[in-house]
Amino acid sequence: MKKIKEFDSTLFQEELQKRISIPVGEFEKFFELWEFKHFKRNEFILKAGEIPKFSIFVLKGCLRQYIVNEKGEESIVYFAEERHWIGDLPCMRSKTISNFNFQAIEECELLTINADNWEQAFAKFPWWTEAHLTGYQKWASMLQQQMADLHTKTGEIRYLNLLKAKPALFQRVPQHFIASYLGISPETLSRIRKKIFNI
Amino acid sequence: MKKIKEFDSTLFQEELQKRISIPVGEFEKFFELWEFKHFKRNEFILKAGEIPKFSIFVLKGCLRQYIVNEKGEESIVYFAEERHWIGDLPCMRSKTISNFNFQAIEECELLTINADNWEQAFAKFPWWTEAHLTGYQKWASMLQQQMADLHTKTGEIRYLNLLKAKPALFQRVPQHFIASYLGISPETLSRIRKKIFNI
DNA sequence: TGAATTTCTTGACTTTAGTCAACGTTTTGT
DNA sequence: ACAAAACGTTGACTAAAGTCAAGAAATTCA
Repeated sequence: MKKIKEFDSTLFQEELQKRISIPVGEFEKFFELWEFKHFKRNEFILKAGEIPKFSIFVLKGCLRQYIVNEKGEESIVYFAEERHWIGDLPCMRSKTISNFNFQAIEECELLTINADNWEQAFAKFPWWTEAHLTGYQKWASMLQQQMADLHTKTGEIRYLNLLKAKPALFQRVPQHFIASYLGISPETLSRIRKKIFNI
Repeated sequence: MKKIKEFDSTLFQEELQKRISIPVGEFEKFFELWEFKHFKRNEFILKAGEIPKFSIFVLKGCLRQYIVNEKGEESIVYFAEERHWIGDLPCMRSKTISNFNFQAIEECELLTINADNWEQAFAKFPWWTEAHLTGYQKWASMLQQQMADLHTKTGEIRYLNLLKAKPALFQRVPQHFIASYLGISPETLSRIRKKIFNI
């Protein structure tokens, strides 16, 4: 993990402006709260059992958030590609141990914000709070929808839906990660693909 | 659905104070943004396909949030008992059609806030925004955990976990609602219970 | 580049859960 | 209080998905 000072902050600013309009001159001050970090493929960014030190915006690369249960089985709950936000805010803010692992699937360039700076951003920039709140509201709704899909749709349907929704993901992450995210075994996903594409 | 003017706002204030401290005198102003509503058993509070007119705090009773898929299958994604918040904020705020149904399982006494008042509360009371944001952050994490449970745990384990986490719920909602919430068929839940309790 | 590692596929079998139908029990509203 | 409706249980069967094991294919990185 190495730090670099110079890089292009346009992507970051653009992504924020998509959600909210930032008063002139405020982005620079806001941006100072963030730190650039670089991770290698397979490197752990945050580990379960530790207090998350920062929260993340993905500039480049792809990472996975997953949980390991008592039996040692992994379950991926989120993929963060470019322009995505990821982290365990409740645990970072309350300084408690997270249950989630965050690992780089590819080489990653990240912007990170630590707990103190997060609280500062929250206190100083109302537009940030607003964007954040709106984002979380939408996300929670999406997660509920996803839960209902797990209840009522077969693995095959969920696979086809994900393929439609995030085709690029399938080009960059191993198939067994997709299986884990869909909540099916790698073998089952292999058979689903055979059934769909072979005949 | 009838309106009543007088009722005890203590429960509401208490629940807020649990999360955040409210500056003296502000609760009353905040409270004016809310409206009391009464619903009968089985009454629909908000329906899928409509724009949600308000968001809810439950004073008394219990309601369910569920989604119906293309095949007409229902899937319950949330139960709101006393002191719980429920609604489809993204759709209410953006005035778009919600996919969720909200129905009273019992006689319900609710506090509701409409879209305009919600935005006002958000603009005028920073403590409200803060409580809200923190609440959503935790909730999203919980939903992710729940998704992982759906991936890796059997129906039986999920049933036992829910029984432990929310024992009171089993005393007030029909068993097939519990099944729907757990993502299993009513028959399967019946068999799980037989297996656990009979032998 | 090529050995080591990881990933994917396939077969055989098991487990878990769903479906359909029938029937008994409980709850509800009038 | 009672008829109607909703709910829960059970059996027999089916479907979906998991597990284990072996081997083929692809990828990685030294």
